[in-house]
Amino acid sequence: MSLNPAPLDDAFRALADPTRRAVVEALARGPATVSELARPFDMAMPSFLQHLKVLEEGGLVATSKKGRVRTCALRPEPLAAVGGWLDAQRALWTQRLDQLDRLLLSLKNDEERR
Amino acid sequence: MSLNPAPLDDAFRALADPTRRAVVEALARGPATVSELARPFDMAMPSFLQHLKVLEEGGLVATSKKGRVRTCALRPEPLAAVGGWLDAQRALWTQRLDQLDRLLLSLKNDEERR
DNA sequence: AAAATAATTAGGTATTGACCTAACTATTGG
DNA sequence: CCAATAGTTAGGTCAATACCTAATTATTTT
Repeated sequence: MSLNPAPLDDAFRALADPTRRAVVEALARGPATVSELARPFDMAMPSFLQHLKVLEEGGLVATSKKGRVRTCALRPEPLAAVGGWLDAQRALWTQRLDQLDRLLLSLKNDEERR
Repeated sequence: MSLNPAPLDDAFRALADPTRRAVVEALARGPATVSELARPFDMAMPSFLQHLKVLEEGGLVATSKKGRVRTCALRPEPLAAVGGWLDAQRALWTQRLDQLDRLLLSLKNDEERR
């Protein structure tokens, strides 16, 4: 009943880190090179590259290298998948609340009727 | 410029695990006790409790104990926060694409004009 | 060709995460 | 009261994560 694809794991995991979310925020504004992306962070380059790798594995970032420069771009699909999952849960939740509302309303009507 | 609240960390982290997402999916349909929630998983109770704890720390689940039974309920706020963050990134992304579209269009017009 | 730049690889440490078993503490039903 | 039930605590293992430094490769710039 519940779609539980491993891709969601990787996407959520990638987004669970503030550095990686900041990278996504940067790339949402447009492509950037590794060095540009890394600049704001007080972190050694290899550490940053590891974060990038997690983002790539999660499918959130695609990269390509030209000369000695690697350029990164955001891939929106995993964000959409995550959003879809969230929406599904919120739909269930609100649906249930609506049912509760209806129940309470009918109880109230019964009350008034006597 | 980028809101980077720690709460998002905890929420994303909580959702990065399939067991925990399944718990959220279950609770979206309505409250349940710890044992009920744990039943589907092939996992020792203490392990499951640890997952629950992560969900509580992420603010996704609230629990209360009556007698020997602990009942769990979903808290939708963190889901909303996560959804909001996602929407913000997707908005930036599509906005940028739109700008690109306009740019390409104007280039095309220039072309036609000569 | 030498020096600077961009990224990568190798390898190490310390913390956290995901599981387990075993033993324990309520609470509740018979 | 006693046994079953629901959950908890303590403590241990093993793998993964998040960082680091140092050394290396490949490409540009001067």
